[in-house]
Amino acid sequence: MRWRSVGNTDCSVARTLSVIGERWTMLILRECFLGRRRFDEFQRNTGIARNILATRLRALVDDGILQRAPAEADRARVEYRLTKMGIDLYPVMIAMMQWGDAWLCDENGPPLSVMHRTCGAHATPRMTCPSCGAQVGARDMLAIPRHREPAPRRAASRRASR
Amino acid sequence: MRWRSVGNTDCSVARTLSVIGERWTMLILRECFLGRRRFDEFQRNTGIARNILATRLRALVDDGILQRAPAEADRARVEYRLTKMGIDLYPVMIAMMQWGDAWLCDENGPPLSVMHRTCGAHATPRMTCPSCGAQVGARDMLAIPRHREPAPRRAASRRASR
DNA sequence: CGGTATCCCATTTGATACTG
DNA sequence: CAGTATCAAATGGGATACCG
Repeated sequence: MRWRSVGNTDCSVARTLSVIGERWTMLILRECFLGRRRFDEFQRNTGIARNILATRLRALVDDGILQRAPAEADRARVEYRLTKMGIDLYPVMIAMMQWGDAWLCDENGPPLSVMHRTCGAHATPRMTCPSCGAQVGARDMLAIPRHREPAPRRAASRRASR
Repeated sequence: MRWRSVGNTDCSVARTLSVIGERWTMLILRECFLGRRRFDEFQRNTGIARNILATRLRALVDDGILQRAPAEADRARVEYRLTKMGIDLYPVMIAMMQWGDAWLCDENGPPLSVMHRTCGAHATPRMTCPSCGAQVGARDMLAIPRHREPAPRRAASRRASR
């Protein structure tokens, strides 16, 4: 199977990867979550080549994750801002950060910590069950495939590849 | 900057990506979380080329995410099983799944749902503040960089690149 | 500042065939 | 079953220069 077609498979992980799975994409989004909005900030802070950055930004805008607009402060400048769809990627980001903090840190410890503004707690969010509130891990959850939809007469149409 | 060196930057997201950021890696791990353990299962269910799969599996074992061992049932067979380090990637996986469910589904809805074994709830986990229990999003959290460690006399040693 | 245009090299990929 | 071996093709870097 070609990588191009994984975005069309019936799996949300695969589809997500087809959008944010490219090499530098999550690092650009890291910058966005840290409040950066401009081309040159992205370039300097990530170290990505300018042409690649341009390509990625275009893709992120096309996919609805970033919005490109002139800055209010200085209309001559351009800003990239997270859309709702982009902001919703925060759990992915923070989960990656936590895993790196837990397993890949050097002796200096985590490079970044987070604080919950509304309660003041200095602690990283966790995955919890919305019903009982317990923290959950892989072993606590059971995956249940969607039951087969009524088979159509012919092959179902598929989204075009990105 | 070369991609190879992002694993050495002082950012847990970047380091995590240097380990699980390669194209097919998370899809292999998806299979692991679904209980698959064998080379051919991985190959069939992901559609990855066999040689690439072999390379990825070797990297995952080297990185401590999977463990390779003969199957207990049939010692002639080989099994790949998640280590603790691998199991800890569940939040990353589930966060990706949820985002795909929310933003990339077709009319059939999410391909997979999950159930919390211990309380029976059919609901996907969320990111919550461990202190106050509220669900958190990007806007609720403030990022705080680690204060600079006492500068060493010479450049600090860095992990070797993968 | 926010990009394009070019050019070239390195890496990844994927198909296929083969093996113990 | 669980891989290797090979090899061609595609893609993705990355450096550099240029532009409005």
